[in-house]
Amino acid sequence: MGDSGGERDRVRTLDLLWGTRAASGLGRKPGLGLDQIVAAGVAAADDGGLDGLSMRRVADRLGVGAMSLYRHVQDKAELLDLMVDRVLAEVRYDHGEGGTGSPGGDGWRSRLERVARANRALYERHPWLLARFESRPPLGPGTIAKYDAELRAVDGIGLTDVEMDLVLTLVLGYVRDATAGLAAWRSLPERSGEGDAEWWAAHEPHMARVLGERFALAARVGAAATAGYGGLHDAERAWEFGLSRVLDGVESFVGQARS
Amino acid sequence: MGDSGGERDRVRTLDLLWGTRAASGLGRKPGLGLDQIVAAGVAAADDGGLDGLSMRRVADRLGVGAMSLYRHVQDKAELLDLMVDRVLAEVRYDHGEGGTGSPGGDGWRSRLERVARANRALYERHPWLLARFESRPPLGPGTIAKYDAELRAVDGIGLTDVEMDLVLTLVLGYVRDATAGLAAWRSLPERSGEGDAEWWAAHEPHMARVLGERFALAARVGAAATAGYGGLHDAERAWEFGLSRVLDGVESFVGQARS
DNA sequence: CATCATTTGGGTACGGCGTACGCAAACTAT
DNA sequence: ATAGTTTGCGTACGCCGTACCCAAATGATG
Repeated sequence: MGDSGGERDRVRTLDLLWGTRAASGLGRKPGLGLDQIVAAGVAAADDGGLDGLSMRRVADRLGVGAMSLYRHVQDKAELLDLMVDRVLAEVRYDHGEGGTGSPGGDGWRSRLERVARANRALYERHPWLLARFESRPPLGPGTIAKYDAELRAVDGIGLTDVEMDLVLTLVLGYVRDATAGLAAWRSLPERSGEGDAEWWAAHEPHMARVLGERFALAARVGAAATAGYGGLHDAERAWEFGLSRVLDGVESFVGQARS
Repeated sequence: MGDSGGERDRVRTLDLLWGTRAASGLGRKPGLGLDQIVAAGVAAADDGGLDGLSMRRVADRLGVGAMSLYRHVQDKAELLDLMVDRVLAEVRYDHGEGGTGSPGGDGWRSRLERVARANRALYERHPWLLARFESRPPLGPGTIAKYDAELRAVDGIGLTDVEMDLVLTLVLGYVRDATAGLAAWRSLPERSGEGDAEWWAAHEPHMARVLGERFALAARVGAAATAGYGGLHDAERAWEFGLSRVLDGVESFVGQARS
C-alpha cells in the first residue's frame, strides 16, 4: 500500500516520532498540532478502514483544509508511520517476574501467551494495522517500548539475544496472521450479506461436480473444517490450536537450548 | 485494498472461475478473452505491484480501451480474485507417498516442508499476493487444486479432517507472514537508497539516548538481532528458525494424536 | 438481401484521491 | 514601521474506478 517510489526524509520522520524538532519560535503560531493530526488519523482509520482514510477526511475531522496537514507531515505515508507508532504505544504489560513455576523463571510460556493475546486485542482495536504489515515503519518510542516490554517475556530463560528476537518475531508473526484470518472470516458474510449457509449453498454446485473427480480430499476436509461448529467458532478454534502449536515449538527449543 | 462496500455477484464470479458461462453465441464476437485479461493483470501486478495495477494499465497492456475490461469483469475486485486463483494454480506437487520413513508414512514433515518452500517461492514470484491476504477469495479451481494437493502432505498420518486443516492453515500462515517479513526487510534499503549501515546510523542517535534509560533490553537485543550477520542473512535465518519451530509444534501434536 | 435483437468495444465524464505551488495572514525580531 | 519567517489553505493537475451511452459487429428472422 503504497509508499513505493518514496523519497522522503526518514530522519525527519524520526525527529517527529521522538519529538526532536527545531521549533524556532518565529512566525505565525501553529493552531494545529501534530498529535491532533495523528490522533485524527487513527480515529479515521478505526472507523472506515485504511481505504476510507484520505487526507481530506482527516482534515475534515479537524475542521481544517486538506493542505494544512502538509505543514506538519511530509506524506500520507509518513502520517501512517506516525499512526502506527502511536497505537503501538497503547500496549501495556505488567508481567513482573515469575508466573506459575520456579523462581528461576519458568512462567515464560504464560507470559508469551499474554503477549500474544495483547497483540490480538491490539489488532482487533485497530484492524487497519493488519494491512500495514508490508512496510517496516521507523523505530519510534511506541514501537521500541512495546518491543522492550515483550522481550521481557523471554528474557532470562536461557536464550541468547538473537534467539530471543527470533522467538518473539515468530510469535508476533503468528498472531498477526491468525488475527488477519479471523478478521477475513468474520467480514466475509457481512460483506455479501449472506450467512455461512448461503455461502456454502453458492459454492456447493461447483464443489459437487469436483467432488468425485480430482479433488475428493479437498471437498471432504473443507466441508469438515468449516461445517464443524459453524464458521466463527472454527476460526476461534484455529487461533487456539495455532497458538498452542507455536508455543509447543518454542518450548521444545527452549528445552534444548537450556541443556 | 478495497472491496469494502462490495455488492457484486459472487455466484457470477464462481461461474467465471469454473468456466460455466452461458455464451449465447449471439451478437458481436468477443475479440478479447477473459484469460488474456487475467493474464495481463497478473503480469501488470508482477512488475509494478498492486499499487501500480490499474484498469487502464491492464487495458493498455492488451491494446484495448479501459472500459472494455468491464465487459468481462464486474469489478477491479473481481479481477483480483480471478488473478489470485490463476497464480495459485501454478503450484505443483508430486509428493508420491512415503519419504524418509516407514511405509506407514512418516515423511509428513519433509512433505510439509516442501509445501512451505513452494508457497514461499509462489509469494516471491508474485509478491502482490501478500497484500491480498485480508480478503478471502472465492474457491476457484486453482485454489481448490492447491488445497487438495497440500492436504495430501498431512493425509493418512493419524489426524482427523479438521486437524489436517488446522495444521495446514498454521503452516501456510507462517509462510505468508515470514515471507512478508523477508520482503519488507529486503525492500527497506532499496526504498530509501541506504544500506543497512546508514539505516542504523540514522537510528543510532535516538537509540543512544534511550539506551541507558528505559529500553536497555530492546536496544541490546535489537542491535544483536540485526547486526549479527547483516540484514538479509538474518531474515533468512529467521525464516529457517520459524519454520523449524512450527514444524516442531506440529510434530509434538502429531505424536500425541497418534497415541 | 433487409431487418432486428443482441453483444462487444470504448469514448466521455464524474467524483475522489495525493499533493505541487503559491499567496495571504499571523507572528517575531529589528 | 519594516523585514523575515512560518502557518493555513485555495487552486489545480494528473491519476484512479467506473456509470452511462453509442457505434460496430454478428446471428436470427423475414
